[in-house]
Amino acid sequence: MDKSHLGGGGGGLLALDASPRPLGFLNLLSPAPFHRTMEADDGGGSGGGRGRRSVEVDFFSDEKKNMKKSRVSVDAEEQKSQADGLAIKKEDLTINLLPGNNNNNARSDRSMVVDDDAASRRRHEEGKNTSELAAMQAELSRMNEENQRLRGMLTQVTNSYQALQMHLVALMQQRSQLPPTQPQQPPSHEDGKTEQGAMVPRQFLGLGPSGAGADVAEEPSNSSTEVGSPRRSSSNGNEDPERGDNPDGPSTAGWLPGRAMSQQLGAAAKGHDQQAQEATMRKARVSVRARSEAPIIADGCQWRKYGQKMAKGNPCPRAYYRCTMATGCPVRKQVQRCAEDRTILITTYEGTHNHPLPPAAMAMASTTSAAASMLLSGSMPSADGSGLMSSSNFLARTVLPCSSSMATISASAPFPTVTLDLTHGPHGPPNAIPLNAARPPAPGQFQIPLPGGGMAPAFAMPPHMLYNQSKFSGLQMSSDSVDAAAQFAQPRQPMGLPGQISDTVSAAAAAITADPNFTVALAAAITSIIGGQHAAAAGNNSNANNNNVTTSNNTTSNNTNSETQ
DNA sequence: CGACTTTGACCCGCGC
DNA sequence: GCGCGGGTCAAAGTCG
Repeated sequence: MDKSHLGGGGGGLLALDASPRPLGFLNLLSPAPFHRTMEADDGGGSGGGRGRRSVEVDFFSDEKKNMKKSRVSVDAEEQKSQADGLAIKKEDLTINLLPGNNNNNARSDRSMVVDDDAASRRRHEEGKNTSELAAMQAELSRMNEENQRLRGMLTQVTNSYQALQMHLVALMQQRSQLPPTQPQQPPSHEDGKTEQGAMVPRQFLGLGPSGAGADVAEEPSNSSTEVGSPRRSSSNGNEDPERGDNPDGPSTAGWLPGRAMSQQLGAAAKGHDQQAQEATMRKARVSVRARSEAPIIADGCQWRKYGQKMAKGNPCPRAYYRCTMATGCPVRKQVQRCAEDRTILITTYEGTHNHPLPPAAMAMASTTSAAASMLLSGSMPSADGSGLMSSSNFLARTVLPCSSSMATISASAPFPTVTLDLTHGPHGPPNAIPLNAARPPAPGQFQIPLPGGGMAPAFAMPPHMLYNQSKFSGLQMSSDSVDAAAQFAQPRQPMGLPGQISDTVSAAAAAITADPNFTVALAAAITSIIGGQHAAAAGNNSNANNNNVTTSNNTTSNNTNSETQ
Protein backbone atom coordinates (compact mmCIF):
# COMPACT_ATOMS: atom_id res chain seq x y z
CA MET A 1 0.00 0.00 0.00
CA ASP A 2 1.00 3.56 0.04
CA LYS A 3 3.78 3.55 2.45
CA SER A 4 5.04 6.87 1.35
CA HIS A 5 1.97 8.37 2.72
CA LEU A 6 2.70 6.84 6.01
CA GLY A 7 5.93 8.58 6.36
CA GLY A 8 4.77 11.85 5.04
CA GLY A 9 1.32 11.79 6.40
CA GLY A 10 2.30 12.37 9.91
CA GLY A 11 3.29 8.91 10.83
CA GLY A 12 5.70 10.24 13.34
CA LEU A 13 4.53 12.54 15.97
CA LEU A 14 7.70 13.03 17.78
CA ALA A 15 11.36 12.76 17.27
CA LEU A 16 14.39 13.27 19.29
CA ASP A 17 15.50 16.80 19.40
CA ALA A 18 19.17 17.12 19.78
CA SER A 19 19.03 20.73 20.74
CA PRO A 20 20.04 21.09 24.34
CA ARG A 21 17.13 22.76 25.88
CA PRO A 22 16.51 22.94 29.51
CA LEU A 23 14.08 20.20 30.23
CA GLY A 24 12.28 19.81 26.99
CA PHE A 25 8.91 18.28 27.00
CA LEU A 26 8.16 16.06 24.10
CA ASN A 27 5.62 17.48 21.82
CA LEU A 28 3.57 14.39 21.70
CA LEU A 29 0.41 15.82 20.34
CA SER A 30 0.60 15.98 16.68
CA PRO A 31 -1.37 18.53 14.76
CA ALA A 32 -4.62 18.12 16.53
CA PRO A 33 -4.71 14.37 16.44
CA PHE A 34 -8.37 14.08 17.08
CA HIS A 35 -9.52 17.46 16.29
CA ARG A 36 -10.94 16.88 12.89
CA THR A 37 -14.51 16.16 12.46
CA MET A 38 -16.21 14.30 9.75
CA GLU A 39 -17.03 17.57 8.18
CA ALA A 40 -13.41 18.48 8.11
CA ASP A 41 -12.50 15.19 6.54
CA ASP A 42 -15.13 15.39 3.95
CA GLY A 43 -12.77 15.12 1.06
CA GLY A 44 -13.36 11.50 0.36
CA GLY A 45 -15.99 12.10 -2.22
CA SER A 46 -18.90 13.14 -0.18
CA GLY A 47 -20.90 15.98 -1.38
CA GLY A 48 -19.86 18.03 1.52
CA GLY A 49 -21.49 17.68 4.82
CA ARG A 50 -24.94 16.96 3.72
CA GLY A 51 -27.61 15.58 5.79
CA ARG A 52 -27.75 15.54 9.49
CA ARG A 53 -24.30 14.72 10.35
CA SER A 54 -23.60 13.93 13.85
CA VAL A 55 -21.95 16.49 15.95
CA GLU A 56 -18.66 15.12 16.99
CA VAL A 57 -16.72 15.94 20.01
CA ASP A 58 -13.11 16.73 19.75
CA PHE A 59 -11.54 13.66 21.13
CA PHE A 60 -8.93 15.62 22.92
CA SER A 61 -10.83 18.75 23.54
CA ASP A 62 -10.51 18.29 27.22
CA GLU A 63 -6.92 17.65 26.73
CA LYS A 64 -6.45 20.86 24.90
CA LYS A 65 -8.28 22.69 27.56
CA ASN A 66 -6.09 21.10 30.07
CA MET A 67 -3.05 21.86 28.08
CA LYS A 68 -4.13 25.44 28.01
CA LYS A 69 -4.72 25.14 31.65
CA SER A 70 -1.24 23.84 32.01
CA ARG A 71 0.05 26.77 30.15
CA VAL A 72 -1.91 29.03 32.38
CA SER A 73 -0.50 27.17 35.27
CA VAL A 74 2.99 27.75 34.06
CA ASP A 75 2.32 31.40 33.51
CA ALA A 76 0.65 31.66 36.83
CA GLU A 77 3.59 29.94 38.37
CA GLU A 78 5.91 32.41 36.79
CA GLN A 79 3.83 35.31 37.91
CA LYS A 80 3.65 33.90 41.32
CA SER A 81 7.36 33.48 41.40
CA GLN A 82 7.80 37.04 40.37
CA ALA A 83 5.33 38.21 42.87
CA ASP A 84 7.15 36.35 45.55
CA GLY A 85 10.35 37.97 44.58
CA LEU A 86 11.68 34.82 43.05
CA ALA A 87 13.72 35.56 40.04
CA ILE A 88 13.09 32.26 38.32
CA LYS A 89 11.55 33.00 34.99
CA LYS A 90 11.96 31.56 31.62
CA GLU A 91 13.88 34.60 30.63
CA ASP A 92 16.21 34.01 33.46
CA LEU A 93 17.04 30.66 32.09
CA THR A 94 17.74 31.87 28.65
CA ILE A 95 18.39 35.52 28.30
CA ASN A 96 18.96 37.18 31.55
CA LEU A 97 21.78 35.03 32.62
CA LEU A 98 24.33 37.73 32.16
CA PRO A 99 24.69 40.21 34.94
CA GLY A 100 24.70 43.05 32.50
CA ASN A 101 21.26 42.14 31.40
CA ASN A 102 19.88 42.15 34.82
CA ASN A 103 17.26 44.78 34.97
CA ASN A 104 17.79 45.29 38.61
CA ASN A 105 21.40 46.01 38.01
CA ALA A 106 20.65 48.39 35.22
CA ARG A 107 18.17 50.14 37.32
CA SER A 108 20.58 50.36 40.18
CA ASP A 109 23.21 51.69 37.82
CA ARG A 110 20.98 54.47 36.73
CA SER A 111 20.01 55.35 40.21
CA MET A 112 23.45 54.97 41.64
CA VAL A 113 24.31 57.56 44.20
CA VAL A 114 27.62 58.09 45.81
CA ASP A 115 26.68 56.50 48.97
CA ASP A 116 28.74 54.00 50.84
CA ASP A 117 25.79 52.23 52.20
CA ALA A 118 24.19 52.01 48.83
CA ALA A 119 27.40 50.84 47.21
CA SER A 120 27.95 48.18 49.75
CA ARG A 121 24.41 47.10 49.41
CA ARG A 122 24.81 46.99 45.70
CA ARG A 123 27.97 44.98 46.00
CA HIS A 124 26.13 42.69 48.26
CA GLU A 125 23.34 42.37 45.74
CA GLU A 126 25.78 41.77 42.96
CA GLY A 127 27.42 39.05 44.91
CA LYS A 128 24.08 37.59 45.62
CA ASN A 129 23.15 37.79 41.97
CA THR A 130 26.40 36.18 41.02
CA SER A 131 25.78 33.30 43.34
CA GLU A 132 22.27 32.99 42.04
CA LEU A 133 23.57 33.07 38.54
CA ALA A 134 26.02 30.33 39.29
CA ALA A 135 23.31 28.29 40.88
CA MET A 136 21.03 28.78 37.94
CA GLN A 137 23.74 27.88 35.52
CA ALA A 138 24.35 24.75 37.48
CA GLU A 139 20.68 23.98 37.32
CA LEU A 140 20.67 24.67 33.65
CA SER A 141 23.46 22.26 33.00
CA ARG A 142 21.80 19.76 35.23
CA MET A 143 18.58 20.07 33.34
CA ASN A 144 20.41 19.73 30.10
CA GLU A 145 21.86 16.58 31.45
CA GLU A 146 18.43 15.41 32.43
CA ASN A 147 17.11 16.28 29.02
CA GLN A 148 19.81 14.27 27.38
CA ARG A 149 19.06 11.39 29.63
CA LEU A 150 15.39 11.54 28.80
CA ARG A 151 16.17 11.55 25.15
CA GLY A 152 18.32 8.55 25.68
CA MET A 153 15.49 6.89 27.48
CA LEU A 154 13.14 7.57 24.65
CA THR A 155 15.62 6.16 22.22
CA GLN A 156 15.94 3.11 24.36
CA VAL A 157 12.20 2.72 24.56
CA THR A 158 11.94 3.10 20.84
CA ASN A 159 14.58 0.51 20.25
CA SER A 160 13.03 -1.86 22.70
CA TYR A 161 9.70 -1.39 21.09
CA GLN A 162 11.09 -2.12 17.70
CA ALA A 163 12.83 -5.18 19.02
CA LEU A 164 9.65 -6.39 20.60
CA GLN A 165 7.72 -5.78 17.46
CA MET A 166 10.24 -7.68 15.46
CA HIS A 167 10.04 -10.46 17.95
CA LEU A 168 6.29 -10.43 17.67
CA VAL A 169 6.42 -10.65 13.93
CA ALA A 170 8.86 -13.47 14.13
CA LEU A 171 6.61 -15.32 16.52
CA MET A 172 3.60 -14.79 14.35
CA GLN A 173 5.57 -15.96 11.40
CA GLN A 174 6.41 -19.11 13.23
CA ARG A 175 2.80 -19.63 14.15
CA SER A 176 1.67 -19.09 10.65
CA GLN A 177 4.13 -21.67 9.46
CA LEU A 178 3.16 -24.27 11.99
CA PRO A 179 0.41 -25.92 9.95
CA PRO A 180 2.35 -27.51 7.11
CA THR A 181 -0.71 -27.56 4.90
CA GLN A 182 -1.42 -23.93 5.39
CA PRO A 183 -2.18 -22.49 2.02
CA GLN A 184 -1.47 -18.90 2.85
CA GLN A 185 1.80 -17.44 3.78
CA PRO A 186 1.96 -13.77 4.31
CA PRO A 187 3.89 -12.70 1.27
CA SER A 188 5.10 -9.66 3.05
CA HIS A 189 7.12 -11.89 5.28
CA GLU A 190 8.71 -13.79 2.50
CA ASP A 191 9.65 -11.18 0.06
CA GLY A 192 12.21 -8.52 0.50
CA LYS A 193 10.27 -6.80 3.18
CA THR A 194 11.84 -6.66 6.50
CA GLU A 195 9.92 -7.30 9.59
CA GLN A 196 9.79 -3.66 10.18
CA GLY A 197 8.29 -3.21 6.83
CA ALA A 198 5.74 -5.73 7.76
CA MET A 199 4.75 -3.57 10.60
CA VAL A 200 4.33 -0.51 8.54
CA PRO A 201 0.85 -1.31 7.38
CA ARG A 202 -0.24 -0.91 10.93
CA GLN A 203 -0.20 2.70 10.23
CA PHE A 204 -3.59 1.86 9.04
CA LEU A 205 -6.09 0.75 11.51
CA GLY A 206 -5.25 -2.86 11.41
CA LEU A 207 -6.90 -5.12 13.87
CA GLY A 208 -5.58 -8.14 12.17
CA PRO A 209 -2.31 -9.81 12.81
CA SER A 210 0.65 -7.66 12.34
CA GLY A 211 1.94 -7.46 8.90
CA ALA A 212 -1.05 -9.08 7.38
CA GLY A 213 -4.05 -7.10 8.37
CA ALA A 214 -3.46 -4.11 6.24
CA ASP A 215 -2.45 -6.10 3.25
CA VAL A 216 -5.49 -8.20 2.99
CA ALA A 217 -7.34 -5.85 0.78
CA GLU A 218 -4.81 -6.25 -1.93
CA GLU A 219 -3.73 -9.78 -1.27
CA PRO A 220 -6.37 -12.35 -1.82
CA SER A 221 -4.34 -15.05 -0.22
CA ASN A 222 -4.57 -13.22 3.01
CA SER A 223 -8.19 -12.54 2.74
CA SER A 224 -9.19 -14.88 5.47
CA THR A 225 -7.31 -12.81 7.92
CA GLU A 226 -9.47 -9.85 7.27
CA VAL A 227 -10.84 -8.46 10.41
CA GLY A 228 -14.19 -7.44 9.09
CA SER A 229 -17.29 -8.86 10.55
CA PRO A 230 -17.98 -12.39 9.50
CA ARG A 231 -20.72 -11.47 7.26
CA ARG A 232 -23.33 -13.85 6.26
CA SER A 233 -23.22 -15.19 2.78
CA SER A 234 -26.06 -13.17 1.47
CA SER A 235 -26.95 -13.29 -2.13
CA ASN A 236 -26.72 -9.58 -2.48
CA GLY A 237 -23.35 -9.34 -0.98
CA ASN A 238 -21.97 -7.53 -3.96
CA GLU A 239 -24.68 -5.00 -4.23
CA ASP A 240 -22.89 -2.79 -1.87
CA PRO A 241 -20.40 -0.85 -3.92
CA GLU A 242 -18.05 -0.92 -1.02
CA ARG A 243 -18.00 -4.62 -1.21
CA GLY A 244 -18.55 -5.34 -4.82
CA ASP A 245 -15.91 -3.20 -6.33
CA ASN A 246 -13.85 -6.28 -6.93
CA PRO A 247 -15.97 -8.60 -8.95
CA ASP A 248 -13.41 -11.33 -9.23
CA GLY A 249 -14.57 -13.53 -6.48
CA PRO A 250 -11.81 -14.34 -4.06
CA SER A 251 -10.22 -11.03 -4.65
CA THR A 252 -13.06 -9.52 -2.77
CA ALA A 253 -12.27 -11.69 0.12
CA GLY A 254 -11.78 -8.67 2.25
CA TRP A 255 -15.50 -8.32 2.19
CA LEU A 256 -16.50 -11.86 1.69
CA PRO A 257 -18.14 -13.58 4.56
CA GLY A 258 -15.89 -15.94 6.31
CA ARG A 259 -17.93 -18.91 5.34
CA ALA A 260 -17.96 -18.10 1.67
CA MET A 261 -14.30 -17.46 1.82
CA SER A 262 -13.67 -20.79 3.30
CA GLN A 263 -15.63 -22.39 0.52
CA GLN A 264 -13.85 -20.50 -2.17
CA LEU A 265 -10.43 -21.00 -0.79
CA GLY A 266 -11.07 -24.55 0.01
CA ALA A 267 -12.03 -25.25 3.54
CA ALA A 268 -10.26 -28.56 3.42
CA ALA A 269 -7.01 -26.80 3.01
CA LYS A 270 -7.27 -25.30 6.42
CA GLY A 271 -7.26 -26.90 9.73
CA HIS A 272 -10.05 -26.17 12.10
CA ASP A 273 -7.68 -24.56 14.49
CA GLN A 274 -6.56 -22.15 11.95
CA GLN A 275 -10.09 -21.30 11.05
CA ALA A 276 -10.85 -20.67 14.64
CA GLN A 277 -7.85 -18.43 14.86
CA GLU A 278 -8.90 -16.56 11.83
CA ALA A 279 -12.37 -16.15 13.18
CA THR A 280 -10.83 -14.68 16.27
CA MET A 281 -8.70 -12.39 14.22
CA ARG A 282 -11.62 -11.20 12.22
CA LYS A 283 -13.46 -10.28 15.33
CA ALA A 284 -10.70 -8.59 17.21
CA ARG A 285 -11.81 -5.23 18.40
CA VAL A 286 -10.52 -2.23 20.13
CA SER A 287 -12.91 -0.38 22.32
CA VAL A 288 -12.33 3.15 23.48
CA ARG A 289 -14.20 4.58 26.39
CA ALA A 290 -14.24 8.32 26.60
CA ARG A 291 -16.36 10.88 28.27
CA SER A 292 -18.22 12.86 25.75
CA GLU A 293 -21.50 14.65 25.49
CA ALA A 294 -21.37 14.46 21.74
CA PRO A 295 -22.86 11.42 20.03
CA ILE A 296 -19.59 10.49 18.41
CA ILE A 297 -15.95 11.13 18.90
CA ALA A 298 -13.81 12.64 16.22
CA ASP A 299 -11.07 10.21 15.43
CA GLY A 300 -10.02 11.69 12.15
CA CYS A 301 -11.81 9.23 9.94
CA GLN A 302 -14.95 9.74 7.98
CA TRP A 303 -17.83 7.52 8.94
CA ARG A 304 -21.20 6.77 7.60
CA LYS A 305 -23.92 5.44 9.76
CA TYR A 306 -25.52 2.33 8.43
CA GLY A 307 -27.55 1.06 11.28
CA GLN A 308 -28.76 1.45 14.76
CA LYS A 309 -29.97 -1.08 17.22
CA MET A 310 -31.20 -1.18 20.71
CA ALA A 311 -28.83 -3.39 22.55
CA LYS A 312 -30.12 -5.50 25.33
CA GLY A 313 -29.40 -4.20 28.76
CA ASN A 314 -28.66 -0.72 27.57
CA PRO A 315 -31.32 1.91 27.10
CA CYS A 316 -29.06 3.76 24.73
CA PRO A 317 -29.07 2.63 21.14
CA ARG A 318 -25.98 1.33 19.50
CA ALA A 319 -25.01 2.97 16.26
CA TYR A 320 -23.07 1.28 13.51
CA TYR A 321 -20.70 3.24 11.36
CA ARG A 322 -18.66 2.34 8.36
CA CYS A 323 -15.53 4.08 7.19
CA THR A 324 -16.21 6.01 4.03
CA MET A 325 -12.84 7.55 3.50
CA ALA A 326 -12.14 5.04 0.79
CA THR A 327 -14.29 2.77 -1.24
CA GLY A 328 -14.28 -0.66 0.18
CA CYS A 329 -12.69 0.20 3.46
CA PRO A 330 -13.86 -2.56 5.76
CA VAL A 331 -13.40 -0.69 8.99
CA ARG A 332 -16.49 -0.33 11.09
CA LYS A 333 -17.16 1.02 14.45
CA GLN A 334 -19.90 0.84 16.97
CA VAL A 335 -20.79 3.74 19.15
CA GLN A 336 -22.80 3.33 22.26
CA ARG A 337 -23.21 5.09 25.51
CA CYS A 338 -22.39 3.31 28.66
CA ALA A 339 -25.45 2.12 30.47
CA GLU A 340 -24.03 2.94 33.87
CA ASP A 341 -22.74 6.34 32.96
CA ARG A 342 -24.23 7.89 29.91
CA THR A 343 -21.55 10.46 29.72
CA ILE A 344 -19.21 7.71 28.67
CA LEU A 345 -19.09 7.03 25.01
CA ILE A 346 -17.92 3.59 24.02
CA THR A 347 -16.50 3.38 20.54
CA THR A 348 -15.52 -0.02 19.27
CA TYR A 349 -13.35 -0.28 16.19
CA GLU A 350 -13.24 -3.31 14.02
CA GLY A 351 -11.47 -3.90 10.78
CA THR A 352 -8.52 -2.70 8.83
CA HIS A 353 -8.28 0.46 6.86
CA ASN A 354 -7.20 -0.24 3.33
CA HIS A 355 -6.35 3.32 2.57
CA PRO A 356 -4.02 5.98 3.84
CA LEU A 357 -5.20 7.82 6.84
CA PRO A 358 -5.03 11.50 7.46
CA PRO A 359 -2.67 12.59 10.15
CA ALA A 360 -5.60 13.31 12.36
CA ALA A 361 -6.60 9.70 12.26
CA MET A 362 -3.14 8.30 12.61
CA ALA A 363 -2.90 8.48 16.33
CA MET A 364 -6.07 6.62 17.05
CA ALA A 365 -5.53 4.18 14.25
CA SER A 366 -2.04 3.41 15.33
CA THR A 367 -2.98 2.97 18.91
CA THR A 368 -5.96 0.81 18.28
CA SER A 369 -4.29 -1.25 15.62
CA ALA A 370 -1.25 -1.86 17.71
CA ALA A 371 -3.37 -2.76 20.67
CA ALA A 372 -5.37 -5.19 18.62
CA SER A 373 -2.29 -6.67 17.09
CA MET A 374 -0.78 -7.25 20.45
CA LEU A 375 -3.99 -8.74 21.64
CA LEU A 376 -4.21 -11.06 18.72
CA SER A 377 -0.64 -12.06 18.91
CA GLY A 378 -1.16 -13.40 22.36
CA SER A 379 -4.70 -14.64 22.24
CA MET A 380 -4.65 -16.77 19.17
CA PRO A 381 -2.96 -19.92 20.27
CA SER A 382 -4.24 -20.04 23.76
CA ALA A 383 -7.36 -21.75 24.72
CA ASP A 384 -7.19 -21.11 28.40
CA GLY A 385 -6.53 -17.44 28.31
CA SER A 386 -2.89 -17.69 29.13
CA GLY A 387 -2.17 -16.31 25.77
CA LEU A 388 -4.19 -13.31 26.60
CA MET A 389 -2.29 -12.95 29.75
CA SER A 390 0.96 -12.89 27.98
CA SER A 391 -0.58 -10.67 25.43
CA SER A 392 -1.69 -8.25 28.02
CA ASN A 393 1.72 -8.05 29.48
CA PHE A 394 3.21 -7.55 26.11
CA LEU A 395 0.58 -5.02 25.33
CA ALA A 396 1.23 -3.24 28.53
CA ARG A 397 4.91 -3.10 27.87
CA THR A 398 4.79 -2.07 24.31
CA VAL A 399 1.62 -0.74 22.88
CA LEU A 400 0.23 0.94 25.87
CA PRO A 401 3.18 1.62 28.02
CA CYS A 402 1.74 4.76 29.38
CA SER A 403 -1.86 3.87 29.62
CA SER A 404 -1.58 0.34 30.70
CA SER A 405 -3.41 1.07 33.86
CA MET A 406 -6.34 2.13 31.73
CA ALA A 407 -6.43 -0.73 29.32
CA THR A 408 -8.26 -3.96 29.67
CA ILE A 409 -8.40 -7.00 27.55
CA SER A 410 -11.56 -8.96 27.48
CA ALA A 411 -11.16 -12.61 26.78
CA SER A 412 -14.86 -13.20 26.97
CA ALA A 413 -16.67 -14.43 23.94
CA PRO A 414 -17.41 -13.78 21.25
CA PHE A 415 -14.34 -11.77 20.42
CA PRO A 416 -11.33 -10.48 22.20
CA THR A 417 -11.50 -6.81 22.83
CA VAL A 418 -8.96 -4.34 23.98
CA THR A 419 -10.54 -1.60 25.95
CA LEU A 420 -8.85 1.72 26.32
CA ASP A 421 -10.46 3.60 29.11
CA LEU A 422 -10.07 7.32 28.92
CA THR A 423 -12.81 8.10 31.31
CA HIS A 424 -11.13 8.31 34.63
CA GLY A 425 -8.74 10.84 35.84
CA PRO A 426 -8.54 13.99 37.85
CA HIS A 427 -10.72 15.84 35.38
CA GLY A 428 -13.46 13.35 35.43
CA PRO A 429 -16.42 13.49 37.69
CA PRO A 430 -15.66 13.02 41.32
CA ASN A 431 -17.30 9.67 41.19
CA ALA A 432 -15.23 8.54 38.31
CA ILE A 433 -14.54 4.98 39.12
CA PRO A 434 -11.60 2.97 38.06
CA LEU A 435 -12.19 0.83 35.09
CA ASN A 436 -12.85 -2.42 36.71
CA ALA A 437 -15.00 -0.87 39.32
CA ALA A 438 -17.09 1.13 36.92
CA ARG A 439 -18.01 -1.95 35.04
CA PRO A 440 -18.47 -5.28 36.61
CA PRO A 441 -15.64 -7.23 35.13
CA ALA A 442 -16.91 -9.62 32.59
CA PRO A 443 -15.82 -13.20 32.89
CA GLY A 444 -12.37 -13.46 31.56
CA GLN A 445 -11.80 -9.79 31.64
CA PHE A 446 -8.92 -8.48 33.58
CA GLN A 447 -7.02 -5.36 33.94
CA ILE A 448 -3.61 -5.14 32.48
CA PRO A 449 -1.11 -4.91 35.25
CA LEU A 450 1.20 -2.01 35.39
CA PRO A 451 4.16 -2.79 33.24
CA GLY A 452 6.50 -1.92 35.99
CA GLY A 453 4.43 -3.65 38.52
CA GLY A 454 7.08 -3.57 41.12
CA MET A 455 7.38 0.08 40.87
CA ALA A 456 4.01 1.23 41.94
CA PRO A 457 4.32 0.16 45.52
CA ALA A 458 7.68 1.78 45.69
CA PHE A 459 6.09 5.18 45.80
CA ALA A 460 3.56 6.14 48.34
CA MET A 461 1.84 8.68 46.24
CA PRO A 462 -1.63 10.12 46.25
CA PRO A 463 -3.88 9.07 43.42
CA HIS A 464 -3.01 11.97 41.19
CA MET A 465 0.59 11.11 41.64
CA LEU A 466 -0.15 7.63 40.60
CA TYR A 467 -1.67 8.98 37.48
CA ASN A 468 1.49 10.84 36.80
CA GLN A 469 3.45 7.76 37.44
CA SER A 470 1.43 5.81 35.00
CA LYS A 471 2.10 8.40 32.40
CA PHE A 472 5.72 7.59 32.39
CA SER A 473 5.55 4.04 33.40
CA GLY A 474 6.26 3.11 29.85
CA LEU A 475 9.71 4.42 30.24
CA GLN A 476 10.55 1.91 32.83
CA MET A 477 12.88 0.01 30.68
CA SER A 478 15.96 0.67 32.64
CA SER A 479 16.92 1.65 36.06
CA ASP A 480 17.66 5.08 34.78
CA SER A 481 14.28 5.21 33.29
CA VAL A 482 12.75 4.25 36.56
CA ASP A 483 14.56 7.02 38.22
CA ALA A 484 13.52 9.50 35.64
CA ALA A 485 9.98 8.30 35.74
CA ALA A 486 9.98 8.63 39.44
CA GLN A 487 11.30 12.09 39.16
CA PHE A 488 8.64 13.04 36.72
CA ALA A 489 6.06 11.34 38.75
CA GLN A 490 6.88 13.33 41.78
CA PRO A 491 6.51 16.92 40.85
CA ARG A 492 7.62 18.15 44.18
CA GLN A 493 10.58 15.92 44.37
CA PRO A 494 13.63 18.11 44.71
CA MET A 495 15.59 16.10 42.16
CA GLY A 496 18.60 17.66 43.65
CA LEU A 497 17.51 21.01 42.38
CA PRO A 498 17.49 23.79 44.87
CA GLY A 499 14.08 25.06 44.73
CA GLN A 500 12.18 27.13 42.34
CA ILE A 501 13.24 25.73 39.04
CA SER A 502 12.35 22.23 39.91
CA ASP A 503 9.15 23.41 41.50
CA THR A 504 8.09 25.42 38.53
CA VAL A 505 9.01 22.80 36.02
CA SER A 506 7.60 20.03 38.08
CA ALA A 507 4.39 21.89 38.54
CA ALA A 508 4.10 22.30 34.82
CA ALA A 509 4.91 18.65 34.31
CA ALA A 510 2.35 17.68 36.86
CA ALA A 511 -0.27 19.86 35.30
CA ILE A 512 0.36 18.36 31.92
CA THR A 513 0.63 14.79 32.91
CA ALA A 514 -2.34 14.98 35.18
CA ASP A 515 -4.53 14.88 32.15
CA PRO A 516 -5.51 11.30 31.47
CA ASN A 517 -5.81 12.04 27.81
CA PHE A 518 -2.17 12.80 27.81
CA THR A 519 -1.58 9.17 28.40
CA VAL A 520 -3.38 8.20 25.29
CA ALA A 521 -1.71 10.91 23.33
CA LEU A 522 1.59 9.68 24.55
CA ALA A 523 0.82 6.12 23.65
CA ALA A 524 -0.46 7.17 20.29
CA ALA A 525 2.51 9.34 19.67
CA ILE A 526 4.96 6.65 20.56
CA THR A 527 3.14 4.18 18.44
CA SER A 528 3.03 6.62 15.61
CA ILE A 529 6.64 7.47 15.77
CA ILE A 530 7.56 3.86 15.76
CA GLY A 531 5.58 3.44 12.63
CA GLY A 532 6.98 6.65 11.27
CA GLN A 533 10.45 5.44 11.82
CA HIS A 534 9.63 2.28 10.03
CA ALA A 535 8.33 4.23 7.15
CA ALA A 536 11.37 6.42 7.24
CA ALA A 537 13.56 3.37 7.22
CA ALA A 538 11.79 2.29 4.09
CA GLY A 539 13.01 5.36 2.37
CA ASN A 540 10.33 7.83 3.16
CA ASN A 541 10.92 11.34 4.14
CA SER A 542 10.98 12.17 7.75
CA ASN A 543 10.54 15.86 7.42
CA ALA A 544 6.96 15.66 8.35
CA ASN A 545 7.99 13.98 11.51
CA ASN A 546 10.39 16.67 12.32
CA ASN A 547 7.74 19.20 11.74
CA ASN A 548 5.56 17.54 14.25
CA VAL A 549 8.17 16.90 16.78
CA THR A 550 9.68 19.33 19.07
CA THR A 551 11.06 19.47 22.45
CA SER A 552 10.08 22.64 23.97
CA ASN A 553 9.76 24.44 27.19
CA ASN A 554 6.43 25.57 26.01
CA THR A 555 4.47 22.42 26.27
CA THR A 556 1.46 23.93 24.63
CA SER A 557 3.09 24.55 21.32
CA ASN A 558 1.44 21.51 19.89
CA ASN A 559 -1.91 23.15 19.83
CA THR A 560 -1.00 25.73 17.33
CA ASN A 561 -1.88 23.84 14.22
CA SER A 562 -5.22 22.51 15.13
CA GLU A 563 -7.65 21.86 12.39
CA THR A 564 -10.92 23.57 12.72
CA GLN A 565 -14.07 21.67 12.42
C1' DC B 1 -29.57 15.58 -7.00
C1' DG B 2 -26.45 13.23 -4.25
C1' DA B 3 -24.96 12.06 0.17
C1' DC B 4 -26.46 10.98 4.44
C1' DT B 5 -29.59 9.32 8.29
C1' DT B 6 -33.42 6.70 9.90
C1' DT B 7 -35.67 2.54 10.75
C1' DG B 8 -38.03 -1.71 9.96
C1' DA B 9 -36.88 -6.08 8.16
C1' DC B 10 -33.88 -9.67 7.44
C1' DC B 11 -30.15 -12.97 8.31
C1' DC B 12 -27.25 -15.49 11.21
C1' DG B 13 -25.15 -17.37 15.41
C1' DC B 14 -25.96 -19.09 19.69
C1' DG B 15 -28.15 -20.95 23.78
C1' DC B 16 -31.83 -23.59 25.59
C1' DG C 1 -36.32 -26.58 16.55
C1' DC C 2 -37.18 -22.28 18.48
C1' DG C 3 -36.43 -17.84 20.24
C1' DC C 4 -33.37 -14.13 21.22
C1' DG C 5 -30.02 -10.82 20.23
C1' DG C 6 -26.48 -8.84 17.33
C1' DG C 7 -25.34 -7.12 12.97
C1' DT C 8 -26.50 -5.56 8.44
C1' DC C 9 -29.38 -4.24 4.52
C1' DA C 10 -32.02 -1.16 1.99
C1' DA C 11 -36.00 1.72 1.16
C1' DA C 12 -37.66 5.99 2.61
C1' DG C 13 -36.88 10.36 4.31
C1' DT C 14 -33.90 14.48 5.11
C1' DC C 15 -30.85 18.05 4.02
C1' DG C 16 -28.21 21.52 1.57
